[in-house]
Amino acid sequence: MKRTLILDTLNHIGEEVLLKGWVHTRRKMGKMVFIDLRDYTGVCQVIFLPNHEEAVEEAKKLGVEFVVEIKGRVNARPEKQVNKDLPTGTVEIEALELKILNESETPPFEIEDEFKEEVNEELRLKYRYLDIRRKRMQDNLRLRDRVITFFRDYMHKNDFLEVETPILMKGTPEGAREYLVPSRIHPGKAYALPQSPQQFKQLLVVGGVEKYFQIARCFRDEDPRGDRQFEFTQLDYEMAFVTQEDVLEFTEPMFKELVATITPEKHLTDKTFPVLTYAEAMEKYGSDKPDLRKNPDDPNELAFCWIVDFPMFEKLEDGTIQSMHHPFCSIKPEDVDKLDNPDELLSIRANSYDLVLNGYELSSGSIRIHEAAMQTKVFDLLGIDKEEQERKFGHMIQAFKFGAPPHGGFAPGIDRIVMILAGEESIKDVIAFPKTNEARDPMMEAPSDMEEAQLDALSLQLKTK
RNA sequence: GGGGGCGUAGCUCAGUUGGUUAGAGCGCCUGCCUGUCACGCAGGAGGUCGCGAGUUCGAGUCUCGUCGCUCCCGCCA
Repeated sequence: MKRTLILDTLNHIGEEVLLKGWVHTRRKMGKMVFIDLRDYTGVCQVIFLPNHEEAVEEAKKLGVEFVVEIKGRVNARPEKQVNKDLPTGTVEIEALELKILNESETPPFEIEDEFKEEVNEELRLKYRYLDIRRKRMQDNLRLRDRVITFFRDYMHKNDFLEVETPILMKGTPEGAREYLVPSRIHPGKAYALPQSPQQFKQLLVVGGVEKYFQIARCFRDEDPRGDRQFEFTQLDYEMAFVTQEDVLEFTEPMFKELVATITPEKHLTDKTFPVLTYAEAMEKYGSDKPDLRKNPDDPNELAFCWIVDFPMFEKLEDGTIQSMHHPFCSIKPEDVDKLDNPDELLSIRANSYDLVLNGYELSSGSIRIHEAAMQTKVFDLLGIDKEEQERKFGHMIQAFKFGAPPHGGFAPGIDRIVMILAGEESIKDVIAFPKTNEARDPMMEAPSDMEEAQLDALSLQLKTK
């Protein structure tokens, strides 16, 4: 007999079905037993009646989270017994046979999370496989899947090519701290994990992939926040022969369609995303990621806005100049002349733009430098000497010498988008296996000590243990 | 690197001015229950009050130290 899914029982009234799933709750009533059975499609009530003696005796042994197989008949419920709060509330399963496929210890926290209070996050992460059984996490993971599927389809419909770029790459520690992966084959050398596929995507465009995208995993070894993780996922894309206007005009309709398709219950504060310059945003809101919602208590309000014309450089406390975005960012044509005047450096505007949603920075992007001479000039201004330029970025400058087209792109953070659409306050709740804010995985207990044999193979020696 | 909050039963928490045997709800176990669906009723088990020291006749409560968790700032090309 083939398995029937729980939600599908609605289509099998009067028929015998075979259900498989977890015991969600149980209610023992003396001579009869009720259980709510759960599978990935939902929950339904199963009733064990005294006339099926063997099944009812077995059912008395059931505990929550036992895995069972139940053969039963789908009965329409009499009107008085319909449960309006349950999608399957118009039917119930009269159990004929029960087979326990696996028992369960009492879970450390209750899976049934309606009416329940928030459980300590570390405990949830230690038993993440139980936490994921909860409807909240099931819903969040499903929403995430739909968002990613939407983006992937949208990109393909618009002629983008999905390309995977390496996870093991060359370290270029200019911005965020990187994760290093020591090489066994090359003692003393290490790969780095990408902070973003930035360089690869630009090189793909130089390689004639005029429209690239990737659902890209990125790694940054910086202290996390509620909306930040060490590894995260972004919709990374890059296009040849585009201006800033082109990127904005491509991106805005995509987000509008995302909301209309995936979360139609939500509404936009502004039908057309407001465009603020960095200077305007700072002056008016004191922030480069203002929350423009009219009613922040409305869980269905979405306020997108663009922030444009970011400064190209910023001055650090020690007086050195640093890129505000990254060193591959191009400069507004009318500001190029200022490059030669040290007093005007900080007033140079970049061809860079952010997309902000409800006070969260969703994405940064820019039109890139595509000329070797300009790239070198920017590196010079950033205080990177020629030797270092060659060592770290020689491949980029070289590539720009072989007919690199003008290009630019964007990289919206998937985790944050899903977090906001799900109404969650922590990015961890939309990631299946996140790390804690102290970079640990309490379930696997990562990171873990390195063993002597591993250190030897990598030619590594620890300073402290 | 800096700052705030928290740590009491399996979970979520209360615990008064320092005072007898540390509590509640949920969960768990046992019994009763034929229409429950946050089932009900009766009973029960379950505690290194994070750890250590100090003050005190007496510390869950006060002091110091320490460990752990959590949020924020710095940081995040």
